[in-house]
Amino acid sequence: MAETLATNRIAERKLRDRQARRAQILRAARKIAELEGWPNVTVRRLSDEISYSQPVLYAHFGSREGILTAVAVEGFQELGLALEKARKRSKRESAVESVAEAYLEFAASSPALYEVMFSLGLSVPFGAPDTPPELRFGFSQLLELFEGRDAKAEVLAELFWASLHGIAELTRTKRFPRSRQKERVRVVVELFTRS
Amino acid sequence: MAETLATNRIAERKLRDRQARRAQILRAARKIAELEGWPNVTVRRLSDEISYSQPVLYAHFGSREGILTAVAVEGFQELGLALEKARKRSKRESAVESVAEAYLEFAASSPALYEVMFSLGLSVPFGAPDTPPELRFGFSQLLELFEGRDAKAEVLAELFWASLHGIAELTRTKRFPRSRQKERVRVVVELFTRS
DNA sequence: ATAGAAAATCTAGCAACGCTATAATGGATG
DNA sequence: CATCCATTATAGCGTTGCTAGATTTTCTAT
Repeated sequence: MAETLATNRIAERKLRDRQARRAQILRAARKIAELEGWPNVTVRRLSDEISYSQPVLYAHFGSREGILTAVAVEGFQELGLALEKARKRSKRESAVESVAEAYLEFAASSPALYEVMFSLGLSVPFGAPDTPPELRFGFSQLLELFEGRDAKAEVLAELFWASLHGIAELTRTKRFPRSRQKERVRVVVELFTRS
Repeated sequence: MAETLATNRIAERKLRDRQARRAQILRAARKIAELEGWPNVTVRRLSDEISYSQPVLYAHFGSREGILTAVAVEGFQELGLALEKARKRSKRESAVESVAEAYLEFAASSPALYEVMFSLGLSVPFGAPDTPPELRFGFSQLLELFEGRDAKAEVLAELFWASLHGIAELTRTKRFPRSRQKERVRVVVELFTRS
């Protein structure tokens, strides 16, 4: 029983292995989704990809939906960071434009990731008390853009988000031609800076 | 061979039967989707619902996706009509508001229908030359709101659509609380009328 | 009216899916 | 080294979208 030292080492190594494999699974899922679409991200396919049997995946995530949800959370994290970077790098008056560009760039460069965050059926509500902090973080970046500048900053941030999401989604699903994208950004920025 | 008369009657009846059954299938699909979600709209379930075997559905629509696409087209038709009605019933200066309300009302009252139109993976592009007229019709209603009032009416209409779609989608997927919806409409209308 | 052609419909089954009970295997502990 | 316990694999269940082939029904033509 005096070997709590070695025992800890072993436990740590096991934990690292677990996390490494978890990351491996998520990486494989994202790669397949981005290249071949989410329907091709099957549990069997993933278990092939990581050279483990299917039950291992269920030990990690409980269900296929659990895997997609984990990827979505990663996505929200990354989106939040991208928006934060864009906002902090720019001057006060051009912040809205920078953030808009960063948002649409994110959605355009990782369409499958964006899809799993918003378009697939999984339930990742925001208002609930158990909302992961990664999700709040992204929206807080939008909120800060209007904080103080207007009485109804929250509604403005929501609408700004809705506009960007609408553009991203209608572009991703081929409803908007990609050609006029720059002009769309210009006008939406105009709308949200003149208020 | 002189009976082209009776032959025509028979052909007509068969056509009517076909269309009636087609409508029956779509009605069943929409009902199940609205009550239990699209994953529960299986081909077997539908074949049960209309008391025909599965291959009959494939004779009509070719695939499950074909059924969903047909429902989506119905949805675009109905959305277009709703927007047209809203626009024509209102005065010039309140048209934007009426259309915005009609759009969000449509999305909120038939969430599954709205979902299949926009959120599910099916490919119903707009720009393509084979785009069904039902799809163009809906957007033309939005376009007319800004026609003539601004040089870049098309971009404005696209952004108005994107904003409404973003609100509808973020509300449907529980990202927005339904409580502030009225205020959102007020502000979005403000944004798009002051330009 | 009835036999034969054609159209419509059903039965039965395949491959692939998400998921899980159970068996086999491996590493840590005394 | 023996024994446990955690980890991993095998194998299978029920359901899915879809389809080939058998079967029945409907129309046509004598």
